[in-house]
Order: sequence, then structure tokens, then C-alpha cells
Amino acid sequence: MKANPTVKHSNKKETLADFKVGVDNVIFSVDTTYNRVLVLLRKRDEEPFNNHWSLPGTLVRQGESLTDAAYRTLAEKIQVDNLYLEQLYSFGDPGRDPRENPDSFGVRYLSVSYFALVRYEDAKIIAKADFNISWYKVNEIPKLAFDHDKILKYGWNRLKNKLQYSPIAFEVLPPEFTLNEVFQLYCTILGENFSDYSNFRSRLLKLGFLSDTGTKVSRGAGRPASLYEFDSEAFAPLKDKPLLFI
Amino acid sequence: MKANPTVKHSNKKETLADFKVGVDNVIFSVDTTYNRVLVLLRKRDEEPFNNHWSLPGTLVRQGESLTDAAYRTLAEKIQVDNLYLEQLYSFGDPGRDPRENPDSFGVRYLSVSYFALVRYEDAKIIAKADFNISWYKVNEIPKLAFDHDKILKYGWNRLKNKLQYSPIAFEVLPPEFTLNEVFQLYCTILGENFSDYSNFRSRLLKLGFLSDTGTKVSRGAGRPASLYEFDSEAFAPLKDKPLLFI
DNA sequence: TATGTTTATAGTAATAAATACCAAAATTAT
DNA sequence: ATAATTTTGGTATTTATTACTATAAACATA
Repeated sequence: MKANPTVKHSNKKETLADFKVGVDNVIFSVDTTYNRVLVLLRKRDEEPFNNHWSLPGTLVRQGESLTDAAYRTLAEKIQVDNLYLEQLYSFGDPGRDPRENPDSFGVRYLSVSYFALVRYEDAKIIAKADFNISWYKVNEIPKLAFDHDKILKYGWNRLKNKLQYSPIAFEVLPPEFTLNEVFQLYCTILGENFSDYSNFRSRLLKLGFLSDTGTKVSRGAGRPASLYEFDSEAFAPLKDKPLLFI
Repeated sequence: MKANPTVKHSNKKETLADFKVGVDNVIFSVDTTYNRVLVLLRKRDEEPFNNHWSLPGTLVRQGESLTDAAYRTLAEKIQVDNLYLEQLYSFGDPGRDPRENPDSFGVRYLSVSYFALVRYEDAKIIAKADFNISWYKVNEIPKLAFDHDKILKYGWNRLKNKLQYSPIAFEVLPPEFTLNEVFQLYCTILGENFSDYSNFRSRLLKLGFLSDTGTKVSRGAGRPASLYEFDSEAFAPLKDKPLLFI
């Protein structure tokens, strides 16, 4: 698959690159029992980068949308009830995939990366079924295939930022949750010392989009906690504001 | 250019989509004399969407990086000294380009969009030279080709958000500027009533990355204003913080 | 059962930031 | 000269953040 050198400069279209487009997912989860952030990785079973760990991804098929491809990869690896997914960034510079011809002719590989946050309690079950899929602690990631280290780093930054001005936490928490569970989630991702519990509580409640269900739950010792739920109607007026909370 | 129906389902790779990748630029500028935000549009001179206005874009060439393609398009239309450029979002769903075969076989067109902010005083000169290129007021945009309306809307939101937590304004202002010029820029983009001048000044100065050059300038009546400059060293410790200022 | 431990919840005082507003200084306009 | 205009420095009020305290309601165990 080489450009015809006789027309290479005479016809503009002849110099265009042909692409395969892949989606690569940075799938995060938070293990609240051990307080750690996890990333889903897949061990490759084909060249290039055979036996290397990589982000779960796939090439986009005919007639398939980018998000569909992202959901398909996700569904092949894990089964989830709650999920947050958004596009992250596109990486398409020449030479990022060894399947590309080094003379820069022939097909190029562009990766549209997606960022996902899933609930650990839902997700871990299916992951166990396939030993080529595994959760890795975000601070103990091995060297990854392709430019996936760069993509993962980009996703990790997005997660930390997004948590501070958008309510993605509640898309991944169970429908009813205690304020302590919210706090633990934030602590695990942003670090222990970003706030103290008491002030975190009052700020969060003052925003007005969490409603007390009235039910109380006891997790071990201590006074039982109220279960709260996310009120998307109460959040609606805030969603267009550029930056909020925490 | 049709997939061979005899092997269509027997070989997975046969079902992959082939892509052409384009970059489309949402190029903003601020005309401070008339206090309006402008977007650079190009009138198409070929099918599809012949004679429709569109975002300036180009298809990525062999061996060319995505950013290079974005810069190339920009350089073809306008000449700028100061410029801010970043990737915006990728649009690649099937059917977004009429050149695609409706049966969803054949080549797909993916657009990696870029967001740019340029200084109006630099940029307008070259724009005048070609009547197929024109600045449009952001609130008076005609119906655009392809899905460029959606891309433009996405870019406009990014501009408004970005202005509030990153110092892109200073990449597009002249090297030395008065505080009132900064304020006018913010007003034009975010609307008149986002802050009053006096408080805007003190907040901005307290951040500590603007330094007074000592020079004074008089623009018409009133006490002459100090010229300030952006001190990137003083800004450095702030750049990793997730959200700041204004 | 009594007593201490744990966690949730409510609140307060001190500090910092945001907001609305004011006044002097240094220029141009008449 | 005087008025108008714009910059600049400032203050008082309100609001938000932070650090901290106290009480409530459960469990643990002696």
C-alpha cells in the first residue's frame, strides 16, 4: 500500500493519510474497602506489544460510532450498572503505533481515548473471569504498550479535576449512600488531606442537591448514618455553571 | 470502494472502518474596539456543502501530526504573532460527512477539532486578503457545513470556561497591557456583568503573576494607566492547581 | 447494666475571601 | 480654571472557609 510516486505531488488527495481509528479506555474504579484507585488493564495477546499490559481498547468498525466502540470494549471486559463515560483526548501523531510503516506512508493509527469511572462492587466480578484483565493500583502501573502511559496520565489528571467541579462521584456511588462514603471516595482520589470530614459535609449539603432519605444505616460501631440520594432536579440549575464545589 | 461481501463476516479485520482524519479549527478572536467575539469562518468552494460557511479545516496528510495540520490550516488563513491552540474534541460518528457511503461501508471522516485564540490586531490583516475567509460575530453565525455548528458551540463553551481558570487571555493580549484591557477582554467574552472593574483588578493583582512595568499610557481622557506584563515564572507554581481565579 | 469507644451530626468562633461602594490622583476636554 | 474621565488605592459589609467543640446514637465489653 504505497502512494504512486508519479502522482505524489501532482494531486493533493494522493498525499492524504489513511487511518484506522481505535478507542482506548482509561477505566477507573475506587476500591473503598482498601482505599485505592484502580485502573483496568488488559494483557495483550497479539503483536505488536504482545504480552504487554495496555488500556482496554478496540478498533472502530464499519458503521460503529466512537462511543459505541468505547462501550463495546467496556462491555467485553466488565459488567457494570453505574458508569460514567466521556471522551478524553485523541492521539494520532505519526509513529505512535509500530504497525505504521516507518517511511510514513501506509495506514496510520489514531486513538480516541475515553475516560470511564465505574463502581468497583459491580465491576470486579467479570474482571475476575479473565486473567488477562486486571485492576492495577493507579500508583503501581507497569510500563504500558504504545503511548498508553501518556493516555493514562491524561485520564488520571482528568479524574482528579473532574471530581472537584462535577458530580461524577454520584454516578458511581450506589443510589443511596452515606456522606462518609462520599468523603472516602474523594479522599481516595484526591488524597487524605484535601479537607476534613466535618467541613466537607457542610459544604456538600449546602449545595442542596443531596437529599436525606430518612433511612439510617449502621456500619459497625458508631451512631448510624443517614442515607442520602443525588437529586438531579436540584442539581440542574448548577450544571451550566463553569466551576463549582468541594 | 466496497467491502468484499464474501469475506464480510469471516474475518474480523474486514469489518474495520477506514478513516480520513481532518482537523477543524474553532479560531476565536476578540475585537476590543467594538467589544465583540469573532470566529474565523471559511466559505467552501467545493462539494460537499459548496458555498456554505464552515470552520477552517484540512485533511491530515501522510507523515503529518494532528497539531501540524491544525497549524497549517491556521497559517493558510491568517498570520499571527500570538496564539493559543489546544485540542478540543473528536467527532467521528458515522454519517457526519456526506462523502461517506450511506450503507456505512467505505471511508469514514473523523474530525479532530482544535480551539484557537488569536490576537485580533495581528490576525485581521491576512483575513482581508481572501474574501472567502471572514470573521463572524459569535452570536451571528450562519448555518455551517457538516456538524460544524456543534463543534463551534463546543469551542465557545471551552473558551468561556478556560478563561476563568487559565491565563489564556495573556497569550492573546499584547506583551504589555493595561488592566482595563484585560477587563474588557473578560467582559466581552463572559458578559458585562460578571464582575466590577475595581474588584476584578484587586483579585487579578493579588494572584501575583502580573508585574507593573512602570510605563504609563494615556488612552484618551483620564488618569494614565500602568502597563503590566505577564510573569510566567510567578505563574508557574499555580499552573498545576486544578482551578483558579476570576 | 454501666462505662467507654466509635461514628454521625450540629454547631461556633476565627480567619479569609468576595462584594459593594467610596475617594483621591492624574490626566483630557471645554 | 473647571468639569469630566479614568486609574488607583482603599474601606466596610457580607459571605465563605477553616479549625475546632459538643452532643447524639449506636456498639463493645467488663
